[in-house]
Amino acid sequence: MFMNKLPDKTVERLSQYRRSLNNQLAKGKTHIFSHEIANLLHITPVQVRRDIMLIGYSGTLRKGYDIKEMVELIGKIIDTDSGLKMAVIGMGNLGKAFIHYLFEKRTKLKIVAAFDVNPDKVDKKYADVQCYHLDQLEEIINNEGITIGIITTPPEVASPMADRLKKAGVKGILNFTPRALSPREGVYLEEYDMITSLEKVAYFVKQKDTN
Amino acid sequence: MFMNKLPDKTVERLSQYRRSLNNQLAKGKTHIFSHEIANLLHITPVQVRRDIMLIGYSGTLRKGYDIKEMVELIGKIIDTDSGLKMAVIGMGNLGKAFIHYLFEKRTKLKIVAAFDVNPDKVDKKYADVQCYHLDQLEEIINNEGITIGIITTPPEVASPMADRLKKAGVKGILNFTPRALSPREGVYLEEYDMITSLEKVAYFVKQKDTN
DNA sequence: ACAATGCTGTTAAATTTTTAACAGTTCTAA
DNA sequence: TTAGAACTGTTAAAAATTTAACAGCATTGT
Repeated sequence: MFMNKLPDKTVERLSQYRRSLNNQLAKGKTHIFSHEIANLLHITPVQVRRDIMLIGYSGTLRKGYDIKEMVELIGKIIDTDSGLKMAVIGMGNLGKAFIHYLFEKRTKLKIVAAFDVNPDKVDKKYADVQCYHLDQLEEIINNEGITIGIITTPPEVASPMADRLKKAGVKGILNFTPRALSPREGVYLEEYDMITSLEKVAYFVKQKDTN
Repeated sequence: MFMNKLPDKTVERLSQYRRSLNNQLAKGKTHIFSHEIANLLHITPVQVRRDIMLIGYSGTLRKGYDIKEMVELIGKIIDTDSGLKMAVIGMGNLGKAFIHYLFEKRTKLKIVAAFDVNPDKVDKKYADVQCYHLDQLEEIINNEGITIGIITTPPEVASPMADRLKKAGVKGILNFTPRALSPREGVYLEEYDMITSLEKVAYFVKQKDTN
């Protein structure tokens, strides 16, 4: 793709645009205006138009944007042609939640394996995803060509897991553990901690109270 | 608190600082340098110092920051004195994961109720949190003085839940559903969609490939 | 046919957030 | 007791992101 690097924030929003657009498609809509998209995500129409400009798409004046075309274009930018394979490490509640979340939704980003050490979970299937014993991590990542690892283990083992993932050849890690990982050369690392979101809400709720 | 509004991003980081600092405390450390904190969260030392400045704290030169003092100060800013009560709506995997995540961790932010419609779940306890039938939502929110609602239901019902929460008097909503909610007057709304994080990773992994 | 309307695409301005620069203070060590 | 190193606190500059402003063009209505 000829695309020069998009701003981080735009990339984040593209993913949200697509999901909302798909929802609209499902409702039978074929075209959509920037202000409609904006309402769906509660951001401003300008921001929507600007993002769309940056990815090089154009709407039809007076008709808005062709939803299907736009979804496809976003796909070209966000997905790889071949699709990326992913593995979830740790099949606790969060790991399961994640797998169900994605189930039936994404065509391109595909979870192809889950790992755990609990014998009750190993060899079971969760929403079509096979759970393997952690010992097989390297083997399966190699065989399947998995490039993204999602860590949903207890925090204590997050760091060793990241090491193993890196060694096994993974190129991106998404860490859901509350313990921040140090970045590893050549591996894109994204972290998310639910508590951060929560405390943010709490702060603003408190703020509102005292003002 | 005399505090003027802190930047959004700083508030987010405060919560992360605290968690890391608590980890260090647990290891027996009493003081810490800005660059150490920075390493833990992989951000820059300058940013750490700046945030600390903004909350009006000072470290001792050459010794760094007193971890305990700092944790307490962050608490004063982030927590309310009385503590905030929260409820989780929807006890699927994600709801459960969330409750366990918080279990034993936070003193101030406390989940005091969970809601679901599934009779197998109603009246059970999850990590010390009582699960009620959804019908009792308004009643319990009022009785308990719950001010924050965390939505982990299927996406279709997220919006009606937000309405009910608002009507019941909740002041902040954290939505984990992939369907974005429209903002409601007087209620702080924070959204998080796991897929966004995932697609961001995917994008940058792909990017790295082609460069 | 022509003015008004409604929306897009884009450039420019404003705001927010991050990074840099550096002066100042405590400690160390010759 | 003085030079140097190690950090902090803060102001200033840079970069990233959001918002505003507006020109331009289909479509609608008169």
